[in-house]
Amino acid sequence: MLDIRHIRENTDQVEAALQRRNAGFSVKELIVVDEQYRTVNSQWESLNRRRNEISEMFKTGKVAAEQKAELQAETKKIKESYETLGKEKDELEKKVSEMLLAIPNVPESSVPDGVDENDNAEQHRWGEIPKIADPKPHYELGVELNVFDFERGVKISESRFTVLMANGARLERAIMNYMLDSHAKRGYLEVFPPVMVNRDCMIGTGQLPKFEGDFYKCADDELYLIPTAEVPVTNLYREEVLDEEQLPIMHCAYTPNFRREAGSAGKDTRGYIRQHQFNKVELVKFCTPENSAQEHEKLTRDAELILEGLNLPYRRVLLCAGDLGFCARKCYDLEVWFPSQNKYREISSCSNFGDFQARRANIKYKGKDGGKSRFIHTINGSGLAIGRTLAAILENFQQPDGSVKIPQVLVPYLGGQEVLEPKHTLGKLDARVFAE
RNA sequence: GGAGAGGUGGCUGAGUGGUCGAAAGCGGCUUCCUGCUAAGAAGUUGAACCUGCUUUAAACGGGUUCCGAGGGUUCGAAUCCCUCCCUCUCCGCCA
Repeated sequence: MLDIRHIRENTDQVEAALQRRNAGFSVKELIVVDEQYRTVNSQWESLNRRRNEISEMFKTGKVAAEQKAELQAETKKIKESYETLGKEKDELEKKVSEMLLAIPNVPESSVPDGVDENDNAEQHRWGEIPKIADPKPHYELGVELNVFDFERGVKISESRFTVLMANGARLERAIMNYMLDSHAKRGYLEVFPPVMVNRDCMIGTGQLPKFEGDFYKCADDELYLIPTAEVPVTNLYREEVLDEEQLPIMHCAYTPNFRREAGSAGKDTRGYIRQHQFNKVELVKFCTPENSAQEHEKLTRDAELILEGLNLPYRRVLLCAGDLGFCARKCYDLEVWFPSQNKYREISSCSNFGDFQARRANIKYKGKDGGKSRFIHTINGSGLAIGRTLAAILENFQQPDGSVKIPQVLVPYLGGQEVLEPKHTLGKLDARVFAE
């Protein structure tokens, strides 16, 4: 949420910045409604003032008997217009806040112009693209290697739900633990939040009210399945005033994530790239405005270190204004190499939200040297999407014989197993690996 | 799910119709004293929004709202009434 006062005082500037998103957002109507609201509100307040004056007279007992009836009549009269005005005021106030909640964040000045992902600016590449003759897609490899069972996923749920079998279940868990442990070493405090949250949380981090149909909602309870751990973790501190000494607060969290993927029909229908339920390790930071740019860079770097640890080739892109998410004012995407697609695919999105989420969720901090509390800045990023990491490992480390070499950092998490081989049955493997 | 208790400022907690934006304590801040490492004294200290002054901001002045949320009674509600939400205790159920 943007600051209404800032919009009022810098209307043209905000308007121009929003135009860069190419999504038809405007604050012009908001300015008009806000003006109306303030007019009605001040009228309503002066009626209130008169009413308070009258009851003050009663309080001090300085009211003559005949004046009493007169004053009571006056408040009765005030009451009528008071109620009409009050209603009008409430409606306008509601309208202003609804409009405010529907306006996206303003792109930061370093964000390049552009319409869509084609205009994103590549920042750098890392790693060597493996030379694989006729690379197989992860979903073929994975079925051979007893990693995925797509049919049974659909049977027990519906499309875009996948069962991780044997090797897949263990590899997914190994990746998750590797990520969490790595982040913990860099100072992120692990949390494991609820995956069902109330509506206030969804508004707080900006999913609602704008994107109502994108999320799973429980019919009989006002609860939503989280689309990302960003929601519960950021809302951990909703309606709180933190001390500057505590900052930056850094959390990492594993959660499953649930997305309806409405509107993405036909995209990535095969494989493990786009699921209704997927696992992710998320990084979330809370910091002062002064440090937010720097903390954003550091967080993005922390996500990159996971890819480097796994030896997966990737690139970093800076999203253009048109491709920026609703809440973000600046965002880097990390894209990992997928040999079968011969291109980089998003595996992490690291965003700086400025005070946009903090205003919605009312998260503030008190400065060291006192003074008024200020809105905090929030930053988060995937560190990383686990399923896509697993898919990328299968594809990048596939061997000519159909086996997959496990990245060294994961081997300890797999009880010493170094290769996924099609011929193994898992029962035997487990017995071998864990027999001690 | 059943029964009971309760939701007040950063925290603890008093407050059953006006003297309450709210006692007291803790914490925070300012000053002073002492001087030896931790205490003493005095003062000060809730939030949001609108508005005036000011070049802007801060500070300051004026105003409105806020004692879980919403509604009602009343000239006037933290206080009375209704609805909802949440927390705690006991019982039931249960990984």
